[in-house]
Amino acid sequence: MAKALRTKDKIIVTAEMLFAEHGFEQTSLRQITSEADVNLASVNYHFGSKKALIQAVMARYQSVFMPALDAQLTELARRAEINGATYNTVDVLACVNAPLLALKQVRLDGPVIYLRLLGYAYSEIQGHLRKFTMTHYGNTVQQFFAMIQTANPSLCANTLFWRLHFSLGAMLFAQVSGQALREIAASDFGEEAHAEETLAKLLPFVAAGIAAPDPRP
Amino acid sequence: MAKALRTKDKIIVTAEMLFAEHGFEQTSLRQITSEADVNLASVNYHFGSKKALIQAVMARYQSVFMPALDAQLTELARRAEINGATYNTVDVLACVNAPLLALKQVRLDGPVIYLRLLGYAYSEIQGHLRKFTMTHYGNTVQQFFAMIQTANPSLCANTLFWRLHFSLGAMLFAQVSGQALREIAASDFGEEAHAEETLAKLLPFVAAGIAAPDPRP
DNA sequence: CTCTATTTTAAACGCTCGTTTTATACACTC
DNA sequence: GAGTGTATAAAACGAGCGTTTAAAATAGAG
Repeated sequence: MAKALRTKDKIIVTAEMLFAEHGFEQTSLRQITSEADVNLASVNYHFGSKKALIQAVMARYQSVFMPALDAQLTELARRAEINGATYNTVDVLACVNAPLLALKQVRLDGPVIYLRLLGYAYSEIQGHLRKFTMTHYGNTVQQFFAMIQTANPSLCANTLFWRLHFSLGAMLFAQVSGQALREIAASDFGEEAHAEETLAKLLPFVAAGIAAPDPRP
Repeated sequence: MAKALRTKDKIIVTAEMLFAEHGFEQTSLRQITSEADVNLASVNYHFGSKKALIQAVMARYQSVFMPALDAQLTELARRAEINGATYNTVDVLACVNAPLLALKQVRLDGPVIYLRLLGYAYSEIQGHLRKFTMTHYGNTVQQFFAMIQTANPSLCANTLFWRLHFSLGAMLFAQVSGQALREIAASDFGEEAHAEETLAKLLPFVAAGIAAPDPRP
């Protein structure tokens, strides 16, 4: 029983690293099992299939991130209600920071891993992740959406919908292509940067884009 | 000789359609050749390899788009120089509109196809497309970059670099996931939309994001 | 018509993939 | 310590992939 958990853990830890690095479809079970030093068949034994392994990997991060995000959003809304103040776009967007950092509990480089996984999940298995997220954490996502709406009362819901997905795209692209871009930036501008700094650069961009005046009021 | 071109054309026309729909790696040569009603081996005969076919497909669009973009940028710079006026971020970004529409020469739905191909090219074969684009059309890309810089003199080059790639990510994501998102938007807001309208929604978002004040001057 | 070069075809090759099977080793209860 | 359920191991399966081969068909030139 003790040895069993060891193997299952070795698989999941290795898998999420390789998935984050090369994507889900580009990572074979043979890569994972040889890197983790376990038998090929053990993936199917412990998880049932590759698809189930992918879901297990994603679920491990979502189950930490989403409740933490929910708490941040609720806290922000509560504070605003108490002192009658209002919150802006940046306030709402900043709610993702702490939940991201909380992923260090899962793994030291959890935040980076999770964002890269998200990027690949969206670009490869398209609808699946969205469906999974919405059925399990739909309330949190809707609260996030509603609070962005509250922070930008002049924008129509349709515009906001698209701008949030543009933002998501910007973030996912920055994560998936992040390492390559960071190397180019380093050679062009002489500035070494880490994934966290890239994320910090994203916030002003996204906040301004979302809060831009609606072209058709 | 006449029949030969017919086959080669059938392959490329079918390939770019399937590539745009499912991505490069997800589309097999057997899908392409059976859909195009040609023999499997004819791809390797006419193009040499699948990789070469992908490059041929991309080159067909780039060779129309990039020179057209170059012309637009040069024209904008010329007008600004003549009457001493200046141009802003939107002016520069709007330079991609006409070149996109010019892709209808290649194919009726050329603009949509090209943007989707771009999305997959960037997310799948990562560095390859960038290298190819830079070696063949590096001047045009640099001119675009420089003019965005001119339109936003207060931003440092590093910030601009990242914001342009954030913008690219937003656009690519909107294209690759565009159909699914459009269906969701239609069911949530009752608004049917086409790919062109999605692109129109992108411009204000991206322009505001790029032109946002630099957080560290 | 004949010869030659180009194009098309059918078949197979070699490889990788996820999955399944079958047998062996292990841990724990009685 | 025998017996039982769980875990690991090696091997093979069947399918799909890009590519290659070698023969058949087709076209154009002399």
